[in-house]
Amino acid sequence: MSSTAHHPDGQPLRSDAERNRGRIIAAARTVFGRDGLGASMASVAREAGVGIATLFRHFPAKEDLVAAVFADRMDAYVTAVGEALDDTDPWGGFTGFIEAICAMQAADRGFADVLTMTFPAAEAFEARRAEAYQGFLELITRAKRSGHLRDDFASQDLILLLIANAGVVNFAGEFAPDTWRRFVALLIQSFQAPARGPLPDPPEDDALYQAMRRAGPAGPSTQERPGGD
Amino acid sequence: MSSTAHHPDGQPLRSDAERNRGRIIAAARTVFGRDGLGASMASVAREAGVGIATLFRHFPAKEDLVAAVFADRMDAYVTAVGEALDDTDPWGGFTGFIEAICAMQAADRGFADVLTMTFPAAEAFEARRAEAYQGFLELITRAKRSGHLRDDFASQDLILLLIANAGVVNFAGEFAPDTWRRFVALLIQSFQAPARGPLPDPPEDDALYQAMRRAGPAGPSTQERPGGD
DNA sequence: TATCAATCGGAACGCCCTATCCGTTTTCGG
DNA sequence: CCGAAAACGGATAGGGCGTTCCGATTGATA
Repeated sequence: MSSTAHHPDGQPLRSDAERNRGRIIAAARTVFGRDGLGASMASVAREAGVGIATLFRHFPAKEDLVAAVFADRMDAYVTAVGEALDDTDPWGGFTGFIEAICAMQAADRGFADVLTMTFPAAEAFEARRAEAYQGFLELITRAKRSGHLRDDFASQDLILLLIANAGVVNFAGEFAPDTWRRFVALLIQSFQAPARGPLPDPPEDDALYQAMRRAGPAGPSTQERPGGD
Repeated sequence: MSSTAHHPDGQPLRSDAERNRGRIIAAARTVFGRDGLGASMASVAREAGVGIATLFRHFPAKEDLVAAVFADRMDAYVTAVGEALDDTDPWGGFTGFIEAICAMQAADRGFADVLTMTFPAAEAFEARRAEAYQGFLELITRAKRSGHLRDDFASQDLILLLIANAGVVNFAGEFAPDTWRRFVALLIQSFQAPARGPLPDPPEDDALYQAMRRAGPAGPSTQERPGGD
């Protein structure tokens, strides 16, 4: 990848502009990965060694930077579901996929946040999310047919798991980085067939989508306390 | 309750001061319950119909207001564990307690946040938290002895559940308020004996305590987006 | 009713955030 | 190598936050 970026009218960037663009994305990868999407644009500019105006010239809004930075993570997301579908063991593919994306959340706090939001303006970005989701639906079907996944498992349960794991990762990631493994293992065991009991109905897809919309960038990932000390 | 407040030197408050104190606590209950601890002090003052300075005279720091507002919720927390211990069915007591406190999280976003933080300055407050935790340890022991709770369940798993459920409640509470019920039901089923598989070790208590310290007030509960729109 | 301390409330402080303005510097084609 | 276009970056705007200051007001007392 790393295809050189261009202006909207097709002209290539000047050499210094292209260099800075790369630095900014690399810096944002580091900062968002460590601090979550709550990290400030100024901290990204500092890490990149560029002025704040340069950052905003390349990415007019924070959302644009986020979409650019996590494009390759979304690719990895799609790849992960593809590999899970290639697995000859439906249950192993299903659980392996869940563990893989939760590991991605643990490895990158920014991506953990990204997975629980939508960025309607970034269409290619959202298209990949939808693609992965379609693949996951197929994973569900196969895992149910194999008899290993409980029949009342709903696709919405993946969103719940991602939300919950984002919370666990943001909470414990710094002091007990592996906590998510135990948490995810527990949930996966509850997904296993046969069901140990009935479940309340899952939420409507629309409701979850609205909830994902509500949180634009700059929300999550428990920030530093403002007043504290 | 509602014992009239007094000055540090024992004098009673002037009538208007006492009236305002009550209004502030009632307003904070409303605002924190609806918006989480991320709600601003100014919004509490507005809801109470008092000036911002009046709020800070009664509660010198946000943490003090939080401790005052949620004192009765902490009492309810302790009461809930006591009632669970009175249950003749160890597993029913255990699961009932978990459902009860998760319901409290869903009913009050502020309390959902409170359960995942510590306020070392508010000693009586933290003493109640410790009291409830001790009771929960006894609930665990009994539920394991009855053979209904998996042997490798750890007390730390309660913290993980509270963190995860706080995330679910904050995420879906507005658009799909009952989502937490399904999520909690799933986790409870994974707690049930016999274990369906091994689990990674739980985090150290110290690590979780540090994580709870890290988040002072004014962190959580996905705020309104600053730049957005 | 007069007095004075207790209490009130809005303006202001200091810090952080996203985003923009504009004078300065750098790149690159002729 | 020079000049115009492109890109740079620090200062600034505009808003939100927790918290503090201080002149105006109000409740209790005599």
